[in-house]
Amino acid sequence: MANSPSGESVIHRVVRILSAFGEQSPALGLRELSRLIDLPVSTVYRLVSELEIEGLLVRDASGQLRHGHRLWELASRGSRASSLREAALPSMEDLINHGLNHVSLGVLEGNDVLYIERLAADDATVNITKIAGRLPVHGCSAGLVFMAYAQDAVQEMFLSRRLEKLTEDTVTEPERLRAILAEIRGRGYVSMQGIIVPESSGISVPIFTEKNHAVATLSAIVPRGAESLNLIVPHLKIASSAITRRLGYEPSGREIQRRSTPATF
Amino acid sequence: MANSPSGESVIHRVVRILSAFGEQSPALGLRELSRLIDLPVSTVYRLVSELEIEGLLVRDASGQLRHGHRLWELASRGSRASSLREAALPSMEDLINHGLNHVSLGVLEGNDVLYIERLAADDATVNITKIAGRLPVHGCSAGLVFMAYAQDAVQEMFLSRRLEKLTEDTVTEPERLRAILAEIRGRGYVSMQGIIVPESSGISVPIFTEKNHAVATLSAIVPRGAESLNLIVPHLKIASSAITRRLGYEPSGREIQRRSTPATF
DNA sequence: CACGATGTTCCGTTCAACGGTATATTTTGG
DNA sequence: CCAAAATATACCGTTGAACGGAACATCGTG
Repeated sequence: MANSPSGESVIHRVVRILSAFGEQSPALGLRELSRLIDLPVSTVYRLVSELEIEGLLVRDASGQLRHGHRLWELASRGSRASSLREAALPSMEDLINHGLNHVSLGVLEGNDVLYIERLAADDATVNITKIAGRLPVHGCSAGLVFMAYAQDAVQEMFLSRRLEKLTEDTVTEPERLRAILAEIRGRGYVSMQGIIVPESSGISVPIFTEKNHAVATLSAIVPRGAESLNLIVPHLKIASSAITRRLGYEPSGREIQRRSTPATF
Repeated sequence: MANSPSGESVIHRVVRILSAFGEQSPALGLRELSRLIDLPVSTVYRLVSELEIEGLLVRDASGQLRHGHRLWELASRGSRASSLREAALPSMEDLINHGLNHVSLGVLEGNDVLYIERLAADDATVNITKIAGRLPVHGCSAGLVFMAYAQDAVQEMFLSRRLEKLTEDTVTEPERLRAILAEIRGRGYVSMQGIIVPESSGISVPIFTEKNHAVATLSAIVPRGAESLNLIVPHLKIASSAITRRLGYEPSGREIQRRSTPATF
């Protein structure tokens, strides 16, 4: 009973506190929060008070705790996610305006794909990706693209993990995956049917900066069976090049060179 | 020389570290960072190492520190800013597609308006607002709307502060401001010419949830002299109502009521 | 108005956090 | 090629920020 008998750092505790707020619980009382993250009330009280001073947490009208706008601001200012999003949004809108129902933008984060942006025409096919949501690399078309362009060691690391089946059609056998990855590098896109939810298919292309280094992926989600690849794939590839250019790099079939004035990304 | 002789908390230091990354410096070396925030290298080293473990900071290929995607994720999950943005984006796109060159979405954060989203047609009039950027309340049309709908005490607090002139036309006299605010409440919008930069005018309307409580503002930026208010203002008001509805509240001329199934926002 | 639930304050204890110094590693430029 | 400057990492004795149990305050509810 002293300065953290658990040996836990303040930083870790703060992350736990901030992580407690999410879609299911955007607002929490002190006690509720303390129960959720299993820390003494007085400890949570002290940390929360400090976070309030910093503006990372605020209290709403009813006294419930919420994330403060300051947290969003802090994260948005320096983040690659935001610059990526801004660079990609116009092209993504164009795709929606030209017939695609669902497009999303993902980055690689650990063993998951983190979705940075998602646009949908109102009619909406089934699509479980959410902004700031995650899917395991082997379980989504975007993830397979990241695997395909990853360094060999990283790729092997992904393949050696225990891979969970999200549906009947999720590919989990390392050998079959290896074949798929080789094909992705050859063709420059992937189309997977029903690997997340049975009703939908995902088509993804990489977004490059340096040659063959995928910083992000652009994906279209279409109803299963309605994949007109000869139309969609070129659209996605062109959009991907446009995004590369907006990020301050020069896209090209063979070479990707830095421009004289590269963006901060 | 012990546990923070300065009496500074770890939390505050962490915020200082994370704040150091921004548009000007998206990537920093350890020493560079330590100099920037004026803390001993060894201290920064320790804190940064811990932030790396949490994924809030990462090192890029050259060993420079950057914000990790995890930070963005953490902030986006629970944040009102993100839900607001998602609710507003479709309406904002509609405005752009129907002729407006610049629209932005702002929230009140302390004494500033924090811009959550900004869309621009490619031709672009002069507009200094940036996503995750700030402007003082008295110095932008959005801020004046927030002041107008703030509680009396808060309004007086704003008015009693020393107000800086951003241009010749920035209104800083409390009396003139009071008159403007009353007018905003009466008409439901404001149009200010050249108060930020001389060449542009801002037109803003509130976005309500509870009655007369502005959670955000929707603004159009147009070249000075090109304010066709009789066209733009109705467009903005309709868009604002649409956003209110998407947030799960019922907009109305007189009454604003909660729906049976309000959104998490 | 007693009762459960939650939020706030108090205070003695102690280890996580601190930062100066020493050592590795990389970069520079002569 | 090799000093020298700059940066990153590791070490370690010191100590006050952080800790959490307990007491107190406040609120809603039957």
